[in-house]
Amino acid sequence: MLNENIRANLLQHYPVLAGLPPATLDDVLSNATAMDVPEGTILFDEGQHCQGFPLILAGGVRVVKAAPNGRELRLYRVGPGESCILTSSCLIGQTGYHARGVAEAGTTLVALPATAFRTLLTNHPPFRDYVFRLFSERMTDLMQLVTEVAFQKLDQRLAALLVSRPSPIHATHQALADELGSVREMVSRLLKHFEEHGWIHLGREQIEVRDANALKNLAGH
Amino acid sequence: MLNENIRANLLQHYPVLAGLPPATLDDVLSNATAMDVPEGTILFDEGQHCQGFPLILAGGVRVVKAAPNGRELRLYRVGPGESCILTSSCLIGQTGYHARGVAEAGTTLVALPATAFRTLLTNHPPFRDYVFRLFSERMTDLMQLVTEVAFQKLDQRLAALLVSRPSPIHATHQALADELGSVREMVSRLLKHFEEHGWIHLGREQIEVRDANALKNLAGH
DNA sequence: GGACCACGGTGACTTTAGTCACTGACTTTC
DNA sequence: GAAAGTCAGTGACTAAAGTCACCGTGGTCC
Repeated sequence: MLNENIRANLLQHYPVLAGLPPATLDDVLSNATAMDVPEGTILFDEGQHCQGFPLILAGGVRVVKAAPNGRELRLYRVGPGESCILTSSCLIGQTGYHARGVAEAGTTLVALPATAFRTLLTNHPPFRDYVFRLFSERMTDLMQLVTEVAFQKLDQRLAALLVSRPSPIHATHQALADELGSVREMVSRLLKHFEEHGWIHLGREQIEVRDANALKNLAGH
Repeated sequence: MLNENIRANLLQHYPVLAGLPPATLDDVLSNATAMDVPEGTILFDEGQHCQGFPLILAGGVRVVKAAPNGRELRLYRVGPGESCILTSSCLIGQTGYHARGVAEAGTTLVALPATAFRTLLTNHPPFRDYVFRLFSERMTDLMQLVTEVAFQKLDQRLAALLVSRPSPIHATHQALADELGSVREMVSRLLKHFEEHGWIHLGREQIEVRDANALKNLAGH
């Protein structure tokens, strides 16, 4: 059961739930549990069976593929109010996970049991629409990602990553490499080039974007 | 309106439609049109608006991303009895296409109007389940594709492509390159290596797989 | 049968990415 | 404040992929 604060927070982030008949909502939330998870927690991993459906209130989840040699690539990110379509996919397809989910800093989420999720999906059309709309958006994102990885150079992808975030970016070079599926040395080198052009300013675990247009231009819009 | 042959064929490939109440089925199919499309026909393309939902009776559709420099990468393929989830995604999300669909040789399909698709989706749960199950499978495939493109070498991906098809493969090297998002010369060279190892035998527009295990082994399972 | 064309083979080269090894700077911990 | 650990910088090298240019072969079309 959830306390009043969390419940209100949940309905604010997921207005689609507010449209449920009160009895149904109570029923659905009666078995849901809220939790704060520390940064880096692996919420699910490749091959695992699907436990429940996460509703994110704060923070976020990075969904990531890990290569056997230790390299990593971020597939997408799930923020508050969004749904983890990988989990949807597991619950719908009755398969295990095919990627890893890692909690970002300050993540709070409510775990909805699988049965509650399925009930909502079959009985509550707006919820269904909501899930499938996000599903289709992610699909588009993924196709975009494939083509970026296949056809764009690393400097373009790195530039795109930099401009996609609010300016003083706090991250290690290794973390950026893991977003891109590359290695630290490459990221360090490219960042140095960017700095030589005056496009960014580098500090310890910090990158300040000075010329977003130049970066966007490199990224190819 | 469809003739009896085609109608029977359709229900055989898409048993989920057979479960519809006869009146609904008639209604849905009354506006559907069957057509044979020649190989290479572009059924839809990036940015286009979504016309209808294709039900494939024979042949297939390659869904492809084209890079500005002319290179190409196959995202996935839709065969008879399957649903083009990109189209589903467009119809659900009300967006344009984000990839290109190209007909393979000998393709016959029935185009379902968008409205009929939406009606089925909202009113016929088994159809919904069917669409969303395929949706979730494709999602998995796409995630797999991303990691292959990001982490596997071209020879591994080519080997995987070769073993994924019935043995005497009829295709130009350019066509194989377009599946992988690479270029003809690379494919030619790698195929030559494979032949030198005795894994395949090369002929004009033909590749005969001689040692599938060796290829699978290279591909890394 | 000559012109044309798609297909593929190939050598030489460039670019891009990744690997290895080592260094120094800064932080945290005891 | 010394030791250990994380983070970043860098040179030298290798590997992978792509580019360019050109050639030969076999088929098709008048």
